[in-house]
Amino acid sequence: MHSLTAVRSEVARRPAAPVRHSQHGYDDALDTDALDHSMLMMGAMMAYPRNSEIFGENEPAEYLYKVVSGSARTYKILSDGRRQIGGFYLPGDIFGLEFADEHTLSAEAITDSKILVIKRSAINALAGRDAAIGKQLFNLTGRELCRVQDRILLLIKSAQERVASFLLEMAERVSGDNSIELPMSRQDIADYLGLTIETVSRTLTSLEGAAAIEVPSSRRIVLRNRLALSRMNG
Amino acid sequence: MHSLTAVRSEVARRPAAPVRHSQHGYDDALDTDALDHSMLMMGAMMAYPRNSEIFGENEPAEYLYKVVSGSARTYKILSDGRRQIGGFYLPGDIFGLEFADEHTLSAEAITDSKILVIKRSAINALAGRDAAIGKQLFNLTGRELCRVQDRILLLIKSAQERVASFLLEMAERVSGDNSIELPMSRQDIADYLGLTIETVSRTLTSLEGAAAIEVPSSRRIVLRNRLALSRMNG
DNA sequence: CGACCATTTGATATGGATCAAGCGATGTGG
DNA sequence: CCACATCGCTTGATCCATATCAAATGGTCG
Repeated sequence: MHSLTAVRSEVARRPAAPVRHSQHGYDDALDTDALDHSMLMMGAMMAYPRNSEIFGENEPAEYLYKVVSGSARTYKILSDGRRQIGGFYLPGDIFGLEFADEHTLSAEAITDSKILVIKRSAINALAGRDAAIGKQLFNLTGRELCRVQDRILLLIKSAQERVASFLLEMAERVSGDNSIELPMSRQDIADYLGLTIETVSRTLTSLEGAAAIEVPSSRRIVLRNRLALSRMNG
Repeated sequence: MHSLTAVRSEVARRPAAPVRHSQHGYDDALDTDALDHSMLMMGAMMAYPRNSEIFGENEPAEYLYKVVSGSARTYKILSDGRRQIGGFYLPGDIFGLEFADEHTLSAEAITDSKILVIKRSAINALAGRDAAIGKQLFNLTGRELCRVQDRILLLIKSAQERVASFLLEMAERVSGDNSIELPMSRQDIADYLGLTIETVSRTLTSLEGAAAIEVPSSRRIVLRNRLALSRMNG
């Protein structure tokens, strides 16, 4: 956490949350407003440059993080040098939830990002007084568990199915419509899906050939035929 | 839940837990005694014959289950007909924890099993009065999340690494020593590891050839060289 | 413009899937 | 008690999806 600029004043100037939970892509019934509000009140807004470390594996897990702008990834480096990405976090998403005292994954900013950082102890104290907050934390955890279970199902499927699922997931999270601006590189996607960068690239090319998507520039992808993509999901 | 025998009397007759949490294989500091005790007091002991359904996907998740004897598996059938096993549960293990109102996986007894079944509403009521129980539930969830994350790491590795990890995991859970009696079939193992039955079988044969294990009978496996197996874990 | 990095494309290798057959244990009916 | 069917597992042969190695292309920044 070097070379970071605390920009807490932004929070003070804008008491209305600039990012609403509805943007995080999960349209569950439960709202996180009480938690949102507390985080805004008590958190520090930090700026992380592209590719900078937010926390490292095995560091004490003292904080909870909420993406305000930009994007982050969590990951683990395996002993053979490969990198497995645990998840991508977009504006509105919360990450850094841990059950042990230490982080089991590292986290980095993918793009220049503003991230709200809150002490876990402060959140826990709040949860003790406000049951709604405890419930929201619990729900966040449950959602994380579902997300991870879904990824297990993904990892036993074909490359085409994995890439198609990824695109549909991102389209839902990043925007309502069919045009996606991906913050992450092909290597990030590959490490998330358990594929190589070449396979991801080839699969995108082939999906484009099948008129399921368009790739006007490497980071922008337009879904042309969602139904076809869904069918690939198995 | 047809053709099941409620054998609640066993609980009444044996107020001292017949299965201690230490048998569940996780040697974390936190104990689940308070939860154990409540489950024994309030749960019904049920007998499930081999391969019988314990609950089905999309059924309301009204109960929590604790294996007393035997073993269980959770699983999901994919649209292409393949089966993914979510987890194996051995004596002492708790399963059926859900965040939604419905189960997202189905569960079956692997062998004839005795399973303690407790209403979630009863547990939740208890958790409201006893913070220790709430904490234990939370920890169970966290442990489940870690377990699932570990499996993601497993699924991107080679067949040999997956099988080696599986054997080490089982050795730790099923017994302290090097001899494992597996309750599940090769097909179960394959569906757990995302491999085919042939690959699992061949891999075991090759590990035997490498003197890492012995396979005196198909369900019994002796770890001969744990270090070699660990090294395969990546 | 030239260096650099991300991405795509091409050629080849390979690990695991698939298809198919054999084997050993278990159980059943004659 | 044995012949035979069944089931779970292993072994063999072949195929294919994805990895690997290598090179070309394109976009960005000093």
